[in-house]
Amino acid sequence: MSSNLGIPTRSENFSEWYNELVVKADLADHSSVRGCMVIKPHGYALWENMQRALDDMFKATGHVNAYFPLFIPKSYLEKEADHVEGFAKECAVVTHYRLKSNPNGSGLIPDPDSQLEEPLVVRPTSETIIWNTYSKWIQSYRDLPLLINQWANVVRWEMRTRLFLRTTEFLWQEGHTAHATFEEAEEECLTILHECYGKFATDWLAVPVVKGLKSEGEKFPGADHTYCLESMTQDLRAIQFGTSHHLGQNFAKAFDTKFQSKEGKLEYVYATSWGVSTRMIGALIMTHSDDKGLVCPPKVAPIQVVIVPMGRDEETREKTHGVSDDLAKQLREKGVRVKVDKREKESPGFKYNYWEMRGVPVRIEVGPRDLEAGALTVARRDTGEKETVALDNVVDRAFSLQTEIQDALFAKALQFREENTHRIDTWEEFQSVFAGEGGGGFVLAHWDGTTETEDKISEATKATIRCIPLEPLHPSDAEPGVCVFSGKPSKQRVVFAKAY
RNA sequence: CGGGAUGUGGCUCAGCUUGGUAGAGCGCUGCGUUCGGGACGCAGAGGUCGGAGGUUCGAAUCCUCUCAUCCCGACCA
Repeated sequence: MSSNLGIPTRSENFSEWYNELVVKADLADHSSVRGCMVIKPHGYALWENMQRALDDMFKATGHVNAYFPLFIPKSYLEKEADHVEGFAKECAVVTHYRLKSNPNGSGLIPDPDSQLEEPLVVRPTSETIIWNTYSKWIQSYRDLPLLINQWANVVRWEMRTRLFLRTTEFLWQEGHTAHATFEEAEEECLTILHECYGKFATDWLAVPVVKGLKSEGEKFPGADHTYCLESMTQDLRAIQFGTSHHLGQNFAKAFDTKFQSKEGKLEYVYATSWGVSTRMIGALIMTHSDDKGLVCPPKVAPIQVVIVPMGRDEETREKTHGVSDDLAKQLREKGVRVKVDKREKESPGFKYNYWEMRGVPVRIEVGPRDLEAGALTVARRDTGEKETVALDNVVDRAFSLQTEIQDALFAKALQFREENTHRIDTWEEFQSVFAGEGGGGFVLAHWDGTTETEDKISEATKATIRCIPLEPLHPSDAEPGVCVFSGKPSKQRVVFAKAY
């Protein structure tokens, strides 16, 4: 009826569409704390499903979980030069440990007598506190490798925030591993990239990703090199899905973490760190969702099937509710997450829109006419298609649809990315792709490998190198050519895009 | 940190120019009618108008200060 029940369309205003979707799909809300969000039960359930799948993958590849302090002494952060530079500008700092009533007015002030000798930084990432700890744990090659992951919250005082994409506090996991050799650490980085993050993105979130190496300019502060996964949003920008850093011996040297090798020599250990955050939820939304709200891949959907029973009188309701409960029970036995919406005040139409906004993949309608006919209406969220299914087959159909929808979402997203990936060889064309407010998609172009060129390109077009693909998207991408900007030789095409 | 704007029931906002009993829609509660794509009627509850000070017989409205939030830049996975 009234337009404020819906959300703006993607083509009207993608940015507003996203903002309103997050709130109206009941995923998260702005809190009264600047830049911080409240993750609501529906959004948190989604995060929990993502966590569970990832955590299983980490365990399967030999990692264990642990927990390190939220507070990091300022001096720790100062130990790795590049790392300080990367994070210093966005740190929340604890300077006092006590409040007292304000002698000059009302309220509370930090008690000047409680000033900390050394300020504590709220972790923006945990490399420093963890390496401070590891240096005590690691003595021998027998202590290696050390494969630890932590689920935690971190704080980065960003100037501008957006729900899930960039918030002051966010949830993530950070893996921190220690190895005897460069090669072992390299293998770890790639295991995480391919076996965990890559599989999670494609198999669970149905988000196609390009896996690659970051350029020098874009790598993690303090890393030797950084691998990443990049996906494409529906407004044709790149969004980073996750990262896996080879830290070389930088942190071992900063925290003096040495081990005695088999040969009896003292050597610095090699490190990796890797992480994904609640930002993935933003990537998920921007990949699949539509003008009716959230579209959620079944594997991580908080609710996979919603059953809407109808009927205005007690007698009818008794029948439709009975059938609904029975279907729900059978589906739960098959491991499906089901909700029966028995609310009496809301009309069926309201409920359809309500659950579509919240991204439930499959809806089963149970009305008196259906029951008379012995067949129910089953609707899928991704395409909006409805089918009539004999009562006896409804459970199986709702179940098989989960896989069908999961696969269809990936196929659709992959096709979208391919349609919006361009191979470009002239500077004029390059500029025109990224001209204007829009995203422009992915551009595969040759680059001479210098930071200087990278900077000039980004200055001119706002597009940056998202990654140097590990595997070419097309075999010809790996052939040498000349830089689109400088005309100097290039080994392979790299991915340019405007980024979130 | 620059530039711009906004603070009024849970939410979105009107009222301010020209000072005079605080309003609307949505939501909420109750009752009744409804229920196959965002139903309707009736009756209710709910606000120290961001805060402090000032002008005035009288301030949501005018003035000063202050706090907070949002947008655009700068910054940033």
